[in-house]
Amino acid sequence: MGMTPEVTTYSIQEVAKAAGTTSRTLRHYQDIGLLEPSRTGHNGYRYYDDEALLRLQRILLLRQLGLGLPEIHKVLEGTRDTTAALRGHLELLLQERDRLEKQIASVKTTIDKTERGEQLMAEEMFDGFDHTQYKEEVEERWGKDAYAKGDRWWRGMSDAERTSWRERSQQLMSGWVAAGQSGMAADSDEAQALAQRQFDWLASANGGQEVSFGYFTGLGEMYVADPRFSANYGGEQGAAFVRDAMKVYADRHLA
Amino acid sequence: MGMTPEVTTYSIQEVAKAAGTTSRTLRHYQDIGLLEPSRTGHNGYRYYDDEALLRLQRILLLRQLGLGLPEIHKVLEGTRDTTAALRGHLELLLQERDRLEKQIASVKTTIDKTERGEQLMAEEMFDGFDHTQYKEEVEERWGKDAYAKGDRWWRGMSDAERTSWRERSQQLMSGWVAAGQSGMAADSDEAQALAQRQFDWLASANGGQEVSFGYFTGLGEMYVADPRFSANYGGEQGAAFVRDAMKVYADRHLA
DNA sequence: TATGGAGCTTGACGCAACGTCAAGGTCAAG
DNA sequence: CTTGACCTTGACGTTGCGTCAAGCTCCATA
Repeated sequence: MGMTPEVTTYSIQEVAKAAGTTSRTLRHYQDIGLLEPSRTGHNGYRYYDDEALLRLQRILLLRQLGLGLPEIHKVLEGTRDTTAALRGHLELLLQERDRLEKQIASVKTTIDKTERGEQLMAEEMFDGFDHTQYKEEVEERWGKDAYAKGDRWWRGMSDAERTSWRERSQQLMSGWVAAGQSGMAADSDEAQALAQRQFDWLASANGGQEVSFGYFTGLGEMYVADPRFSANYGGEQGAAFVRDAMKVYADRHLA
Repeated sequence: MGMTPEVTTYSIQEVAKAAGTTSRTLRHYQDIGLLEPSRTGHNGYRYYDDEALLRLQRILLLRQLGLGLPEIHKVLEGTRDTTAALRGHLELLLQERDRLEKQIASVKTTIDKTERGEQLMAEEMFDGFDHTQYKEEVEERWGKDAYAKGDRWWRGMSDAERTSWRERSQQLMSGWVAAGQSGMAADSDEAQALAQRQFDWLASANGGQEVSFGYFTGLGEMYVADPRFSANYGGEQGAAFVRDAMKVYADRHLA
């Protein structure tokens, strides 16, 4: 029985098993200066004592609460208050939860939409753009039930009707692109003929709902302002041409 | 005016701005083969057309729903169904949400505990039970001054010491619960390692006072008999497992 | 005592999705 | 010809380890 306090030490694997982690983690913690072995053998082996075990316990506890290793380091060094760190961390967690909730909701509605026939309207109406994605935008601009009506109208169509409607849209768009690139004037007969078709097209799309001056000109502005649309109308310049032609039409027929 | 379809193209910055992302991202997408520029100038400049813009839109839409780039790649290539991918992804999101909720709850209770915990051994020593409440019981079982000693030991500790000691207790208990539920044998190495830690823990709790065979095995029995304790060790079955493991340990080391 | 198998060591790459320099060409305008 | 804005290709940093890879050490058995 010696008088020297025999401190029991553990190999790296023993410590890992006891604490429910891996030796790699322990080495990592040493690398970043978070947890040093209490002793290192002549052969380079790491040995840990109870004190180190205690420190490891705290590290793992804080880590499973989600704290980052640098933050844990500060807490253990006493440079940062435990509860303060936890409180700050809690904020992040709550934020993250909100983000997740929103994302989950988005994914659900997206699945919903693509499951039902709306995917047709979605991917086809603007040749790749989901107009239902802009629901709020539409509602805000043209009234709360405009969207609902449009939606109902679309779903009420037969497959054949939808197909033909889609074809009309695409012809219209390519017509606009061609006209825009030809350099014709916005108030030319050809451009106005296109504007007339655009009007008819929108009228049918709105399920008989009135296409007002504001709606028509506003839509024109949106084509220009929003790259999601302008891309389909021949870029910014093309969209500007469409807008101008629509404005002329509106002034003549809807004012 | 030629008949060749003049396709408008955009520089990398224009595309980035239009789509609300960065040029670095576009280059990254090219690197991983997700989105190629429609044309590359003799100087190496990247140019994108409307089709590329469309593809980018879809990429960004799916990305903001949280899908990984490889998954998005498959969807765009048609090798993976959109809704299937989204549905699988939704599962992950829901799982992640659960994890977050639990973590948030843990952090909250931890903050709570460390806040009010500094004062008494009271509610913490046995994770919610006031050991001073069992004064007579302790005195009767392990001697009249055992309680007094334990009490002095506890009050003599610094706040930091008490905190770490409390954390050790909790780790031990959760370790026992996990072990009990895993179905391992009471005399297995892992169970005995826990028993060893339990012994060390009690030794430190007793302030250097000897932990006898009787004390150790008696305590094990108490864990089973008293629901106030068994609740913390994974119910009656869990507590029985703890008792058995402690008995084996006592036979081997304390007999 | 030789050997085999565990256990230990130090690198170093990989992951997810880019952000962020760094060093240097290109292009239109003054 | 010189700015200055925009473009290019590297290449490292981020977070917390997992996962080889190559080689040394230790203990127990033949």
